[in-house]
Amino acid sequence: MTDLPPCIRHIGAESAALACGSADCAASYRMPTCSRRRLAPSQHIFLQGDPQRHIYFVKSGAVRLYELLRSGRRQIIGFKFPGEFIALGYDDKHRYSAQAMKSTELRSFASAAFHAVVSSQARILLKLYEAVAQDLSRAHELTLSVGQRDARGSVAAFLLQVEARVPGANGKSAVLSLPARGDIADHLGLTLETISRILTQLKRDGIIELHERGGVRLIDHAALKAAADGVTQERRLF
Amino acid sequence: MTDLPPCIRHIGAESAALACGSADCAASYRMPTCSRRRLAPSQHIFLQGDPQRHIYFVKSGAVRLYELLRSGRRQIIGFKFPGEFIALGYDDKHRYSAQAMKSTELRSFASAAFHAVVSSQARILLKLYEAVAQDLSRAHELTLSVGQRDARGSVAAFLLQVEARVPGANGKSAVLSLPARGDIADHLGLTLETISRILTQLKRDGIIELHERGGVRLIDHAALKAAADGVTQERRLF
DNA sequence: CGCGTCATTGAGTTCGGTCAATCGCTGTGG
DNA sequence: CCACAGCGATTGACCGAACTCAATGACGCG
Repeated sequence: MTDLPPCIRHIGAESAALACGSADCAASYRMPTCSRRRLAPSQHIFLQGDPQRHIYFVKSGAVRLYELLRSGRRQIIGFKFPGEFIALGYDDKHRYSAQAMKSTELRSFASAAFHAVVSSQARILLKLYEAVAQDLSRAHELTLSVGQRDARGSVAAFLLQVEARVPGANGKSAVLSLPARGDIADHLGLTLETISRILTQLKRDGIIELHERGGVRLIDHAALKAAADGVTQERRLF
Repeated sequence: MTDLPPCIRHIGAESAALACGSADCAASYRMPTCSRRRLAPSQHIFLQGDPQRHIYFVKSGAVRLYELLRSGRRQIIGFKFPGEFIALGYDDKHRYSAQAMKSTELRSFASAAFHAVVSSQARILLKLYEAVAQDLSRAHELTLSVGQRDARGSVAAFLLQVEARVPGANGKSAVLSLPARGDIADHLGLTLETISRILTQLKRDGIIELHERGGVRLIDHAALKAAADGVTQERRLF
């Protein structure tokens, strides 16, 4: 609990990933004690209820954050990709679990020290604030999907969100890689079977292409947006 | 855009409500330009898509925040009560609408000036950060309701949350005042009729009491928690 | 009084869940 | 090299929880 956080000043920028490994970063604050951690697929980073002692930064791979009900149902509250932080909250216990979805590499910081340094640095706080505000905005969007859209609309909105989140793809129609059906299902409050049905239905309608290994290509963006907005756009009849 | 925010240093404390009217507050920073605003029931504070120019603080009354889909469906993403802030985000446009649920009194600050002052004040930023983190935590809880619980569970969780949020009620079993059925429905992703049915069902089961004017008293907390957790607790049969 | 709003209750429908069988791919070991 | 096990995805048949539509009741207000 006495070690000091590093290289924090690039927080929020996409370059944070790079910055956290660099040397000048180490110089900005005392002792750069971010430790590395490598995770195998489906290995847990922490479990819901664990004391919150660290803050994590994803270097590579992908992480799912989820909450469990006593009934056994699982809600995936979000996916985390390279360049993003995990566990920025201020609680003493984690309220959700974090698990690697594939081979994943992290940096971790002692959260007490992290907060100690950060809480006196307005510029950094501002970045953290923005990061949390963005998480909040995504949470609202998810609520909209889960509460107000039908299954087709939820999936459409999800596909568009995945596309928007891919850093490189400003140009259109790259092949995106989706989480497993079960993960999408638990994210959107649906079932694995429903996701599968919707996806093949979207493919039949010529709206998306389905590739192997969870690959998709979005073809008809307008149709997806229409579905996400709940507009049951009439389809060509001939 | 040039006026300066006031009395910000008590942000996040329950005492913020009081503080914002007080004189010493005005002295802490330059010119206390928070302006007062009175709203009639169902009057809008702002609409989704409006440019974000102000930050609001609820003095009295209640506010619903909601997003609309083009299909006409409405998601109430949260309710705001006295002592809470609205529109802390950093976007240039509001992504949801805010509407008074009853006669409501607000303070408003020019957000540019607010941020200008705030962004150099680590202590204040920390409070804002915590406030947003709490909103995020509530959003997760809502997602859980809307995605993973059945109707009865959603309503049970909602009732418990309302109770937990009432400031005075550390002692048990006060009469809470609920939003209208339609508001609860649009919050939980259900319909007005379903809310009504569940509520009378909970009353029949002796778990709650229903009073006039949206009043409820929670009787059997254990049963509510069980329902929220998705545990279909067996009921006494004799 | 009559109107509007909100809540309750009922009857019928539907979307998505559940259960279950099958397919296809990958990796492993004989 | 092939057989087989394991896992994820797909597809089908059936079911049920919540929605929709509709009628009625309770209240407050002009």
